[in-house]
Amino acid sequence: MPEGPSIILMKETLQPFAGQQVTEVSGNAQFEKDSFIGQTLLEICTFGKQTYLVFENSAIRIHLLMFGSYSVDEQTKPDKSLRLALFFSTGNIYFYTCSVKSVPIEYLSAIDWEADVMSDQWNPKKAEEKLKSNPKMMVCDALMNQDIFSGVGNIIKNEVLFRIGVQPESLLGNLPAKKRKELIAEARNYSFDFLKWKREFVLKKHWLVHTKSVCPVCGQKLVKKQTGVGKRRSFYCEKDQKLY
DNA sequence: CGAAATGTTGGCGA
DNA sequence: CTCGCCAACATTTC
Repeated sequence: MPEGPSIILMKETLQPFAGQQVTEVSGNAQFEKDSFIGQTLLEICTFGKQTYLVFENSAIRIHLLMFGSYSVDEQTKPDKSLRLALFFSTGNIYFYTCSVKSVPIEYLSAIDWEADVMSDQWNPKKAEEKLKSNPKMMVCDALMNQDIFSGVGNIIKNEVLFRIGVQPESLLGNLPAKKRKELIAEARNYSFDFLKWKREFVLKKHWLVHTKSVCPVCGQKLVKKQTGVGKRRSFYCEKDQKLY
C-alpha cells in the first residue's frame, strides 16, 4: 500500500469528506480526539507518504507505515484494531495500523512541499542540489531519503534504478550529471506510472525487477541484496545496471 | 508455521 | 550533546 502514489489514491477516496463536519471520533490512537468533534475538515493534504487532515487550528497526521490501511463508509466495526475512526453525517473513515497524531497548523508551513515527487510543486533543481551535496551517499539511500524524494518507497527505488541502469550501491558523487538527471526525472516519472497502474489494479504486473529473479532484458539471474545504510532489499541486474 | 516485508521512530551506546 | 545503528512495532503473504 503505502508508497507516495498509494497515498494520492487515499486522498482521492477521502476527498468527499472535505467540507464536512466531524460528529464523532474514536479509535485507540492516543491524542486529544475529542477536540476535533464539531470541527470541519477543511482540506486533505499529502506530503510524500504522509496525509494531513486539515482543520482550522490543527491537523491530524496519518502515516500508514508498512501495513497501514483505511476504509470508507464501513457499516460494521471490523475486528482488527481500529486506530482512528472519524464520523461525519455523510459517512465515516476508518484507519488501521498506522501512526496517528495531531499537529499544530503551523507544522504544515514548515514542510518543504517541493521535495514531494508527486506534488505540482516538485522541484527537480532542488533535488539535484541535494544530491550534489551528498557525494558519498549511495543512490539506493538517496531515493529512499524522504527529505530528497518524499513519497518514494522501496518498490519505486528498485524499478527506477533498473530503468536508468544504475546499480543501487553506486555513489552519488560518481554519477555522471546525465545519470543524476535521469535519476531525478525517473523518480517522479515512475511514481506516476505506479499511480496509473495502481489505479488500474495492474501494478504488480508491471514490476520488472522488484521481487523478481530474472532480468527481463538479458535473462540473467537478478541479484537480491540488502543495500545501503537503510539495509533495504534491492533487486538488480549486474549486467544491465552499472556500478558507478 | 516462520520469515520477511511497500516504513518510521525512539532509544541506546560510543 | 550528537551521531549512527538497531530493535520495536504490526499485519499479511508466501
